[in-house]
Amino acid sequence: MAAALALANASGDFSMRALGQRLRVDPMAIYRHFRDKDALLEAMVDAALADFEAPPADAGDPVERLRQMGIGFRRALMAHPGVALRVATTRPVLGPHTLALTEACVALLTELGLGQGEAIQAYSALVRYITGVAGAEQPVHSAGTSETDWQEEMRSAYASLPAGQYPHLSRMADEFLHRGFDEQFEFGLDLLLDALVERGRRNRAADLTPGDLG
Amino acid sequence: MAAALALANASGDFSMRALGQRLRVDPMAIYRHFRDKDALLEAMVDAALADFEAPPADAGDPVERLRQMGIGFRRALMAHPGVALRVATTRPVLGPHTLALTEACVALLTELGLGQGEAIQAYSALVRYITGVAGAEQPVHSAGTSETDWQEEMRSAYASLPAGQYPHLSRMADEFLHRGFDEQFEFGLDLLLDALVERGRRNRAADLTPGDLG
DNA sequence: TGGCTGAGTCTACACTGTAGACGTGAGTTG
DNA sequence: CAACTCACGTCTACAGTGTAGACTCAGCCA
Repeated sequence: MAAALALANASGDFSMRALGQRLRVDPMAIYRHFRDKDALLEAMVDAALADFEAPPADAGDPVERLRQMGIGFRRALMAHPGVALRVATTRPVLGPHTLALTEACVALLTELGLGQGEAIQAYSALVRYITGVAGAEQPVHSAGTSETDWQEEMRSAYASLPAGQYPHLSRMADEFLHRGFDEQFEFGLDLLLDALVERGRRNRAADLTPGDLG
Repeated sequence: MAAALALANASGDFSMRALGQRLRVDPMAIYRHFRDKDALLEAMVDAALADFEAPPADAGDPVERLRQMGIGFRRALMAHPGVALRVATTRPVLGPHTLALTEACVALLTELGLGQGEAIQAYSALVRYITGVAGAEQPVHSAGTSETDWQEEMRSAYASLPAGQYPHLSRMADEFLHRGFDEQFEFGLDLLLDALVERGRRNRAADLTPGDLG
């Protein structure tokens, strides 16, 4: 069932009637299995996250593994745009796959030297960033426009600004020509990871020299 | 006009018919002034960003000013949930206020020592993070549930997990008790800013000792 | 046999954004 | 003054959404 849902979703937008047609079934039949459309979507999101779930087993340092998880998480979201995203952005999903992924991520963060509280806040920050990025990309993809088309569109939009008024933004146009979504995304992801590594490093240093500071 | 729109929006959800009723006018009349609902929303977002536009004039270091801009941006988005957010998340807004804000932000980032390309990518990362956060908070607020209610709800949800299977997540429950949305948000914002400061610092150091490394 | 249950169906409702035709009053021009 | 223009507002209608409520029908167990 969930498999058919994921398929139905992969192509375009998603409505109960459309799904019903896909399954050769009356739309209302779905309500026997899911209370809401929301409940259905939530189940779909968790199913979508089942795809990678286990990042690289135990090769690579924690930072690299976190990077891979972030990249995989974004990819999973974008593989089912307009479904995964709407839900993942909207509220915490409590399905088994999502929880396992979260647990693994928080564990890696504590490996960096972060405390319980920090690790959880860091996890939240990473998720917010990733969903923010995915939310920005989603309409581009689901509108059918290719990435390069969109880049060109943005380039000309920014290039046509009054250059005197917006000196930086006018030069921004160039950036759209040679930065892809992936590169953009990983730039921000690395920013966050860099800061987390630094914070963990400082925590460890403070632990080794346990002089009270205040 | 835009003022009436912002008012209509501040209370709950937003539809053409509702706005028409608010303005004692036929819904279709609005289409004389705005091509689309999208066009209307875009204008509203830009109007919403007119509120603070100028962060602290020129007091404080660039980092602190960036922090203030980030906080103000989030506040502006959350002041009009479900309108500002949907649009700001969805595509770049090219209204005058938005552009001015972006320009100022990129300028501050170059002050940190970032190059053109870096500053723009950094700006993008900040916006993605902020919209990600706002997107997560919006449904909580617009569902009428208070922040503390939501915290309690999340706390009990995470507390009822099998503790053996998710050791970190079970302890996560406690976090929801004493971390507010604001604190959460600023934690991630500071992460990003820390990393950007560090990157700028390194750039400057490299400029002062211009020995080729590769 | 009779009744219960769980899945699938049908119809209907309230809601959305918006296309297209129509009315209407003020401003400009002959 | 008459006529024309044109922005503004109205009305109706359409295709789409999620979903409540009643109905049908197969299978199972007493």
